[in-house]
Amino acid sequence: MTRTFSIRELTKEMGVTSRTLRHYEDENLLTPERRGQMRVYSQRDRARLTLILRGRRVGFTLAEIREILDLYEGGDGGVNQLTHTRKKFIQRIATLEQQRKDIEESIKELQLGVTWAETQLSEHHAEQNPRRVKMTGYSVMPAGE
Amino acid sequence: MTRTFSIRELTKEMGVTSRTLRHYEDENLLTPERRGQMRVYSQRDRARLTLILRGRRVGFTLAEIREILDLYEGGDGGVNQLTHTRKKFIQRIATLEQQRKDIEESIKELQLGVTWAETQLSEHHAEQNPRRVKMTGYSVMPAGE
DNA sequence: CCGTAACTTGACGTTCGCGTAAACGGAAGC
DNA sequence: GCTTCCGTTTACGCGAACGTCAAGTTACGG
Repeated sequence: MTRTFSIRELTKEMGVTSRTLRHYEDENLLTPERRGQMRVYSQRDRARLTLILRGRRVGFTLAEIREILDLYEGGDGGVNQLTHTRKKFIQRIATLEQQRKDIEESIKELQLGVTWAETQLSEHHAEQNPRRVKMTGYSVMPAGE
Repeated sequence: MTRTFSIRELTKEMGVTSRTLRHYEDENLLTPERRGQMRVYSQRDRARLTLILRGRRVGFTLAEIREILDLYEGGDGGVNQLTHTRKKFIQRIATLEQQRKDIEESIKELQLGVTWAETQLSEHHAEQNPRRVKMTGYSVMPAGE
C-alpha cells in the first residue's frame, strides 16, 4: 500500500505548479526518487509537502521550513542535538503563538469594519442623505499600547 | 495632547528602520507632515503603522495592507463602495481564520516534536544506548486527509 | 566657525519564491 | 512518420520589501 505519485498528480492534489515542486527539490525540501529521469514521489514526500505548504501559509520562509524538517530527521540523536532541537521547536511555538494573537487582533479589527459598513448601509436605507460617520483616523485604530 | 513623533522615535518604538518608514511612505501607507523637510508623524500615522506591522506579521503584502487601509478611509460612502468594503473585509476574515487553523496545526506538530525530544532525552538518561525511535518519515506527519 | 548628529533624497543592490521561456527526451496514438 | 503529451534541465526574469551607499541640508553645542 505504498502508493507513489507522479509530479502531475501531486501538483493537482496540492494546488501547486510543477515548477514549485522542482524548486523545493532544489532547496532540498523534497527528494523524490527517479524512475529513469522522471520523479517518483512517495507518501513521505507528499506528507512533507503538506507541511511545507502549511508552513508557507503561516509565513515561514523555505529556509525556516527546511530547518524544522531537518530537525525532525537530522541529527545523530545525541543529547546536544536533541536539546537544540527541543529549544528550536519551543521558539517556533512562541512565534506562532504571537502570530495567532496578531491574527485574532486583525480579525477583531476587520469585524469592526464589517459592522461599521453594515451600520452605514442601514442608514443609507433609512435616510437618503446619511451622516458620514468617518471611521477614519485612529478612532478605529487599536487602543492598546 | 496631540503628540507627534520624529522618525527616530517611531523606529525605536516600533522596531523598524527609518528606511522602512520611508518605504511605507513611498507606498502611500504613511503620510507624515513636514516641518521644513523633516517628517513629523502624528498619532494617526503611529496607529496606522501599528496596523501595518501587524498585517506584515500575519503575512499580508504591503499592497494588501494598503487596500485594507484604503477601505477604511476611502470611498464616497456610496452603497456600492460600502458593500464592496464589507465583502472585502469578510474575505480577509476568512483567510485569517484559515491561517489560524494552520497555525494551530503547526503548533500541535511542534509540540509533538518537543515531547518526542524530551522522551529521547529521558531515555538517554535511563540507558546509555537509547533505542533510536526514528520519528522520521510520515510517522509524525499529518494523519488527516 | 566647526563638528556632529539627525535628517533628507536619489538610486542601485539583494534576497526570496517562484514564473517563464528554450530546448530536449521518451512513449502513445493516428 | 508525425504529433501530442508528459516529463526533463538550464537559466534568465521579476516583484516585493527593504538594505545600503552616496551626497546633501538643517539645527545645535562648544
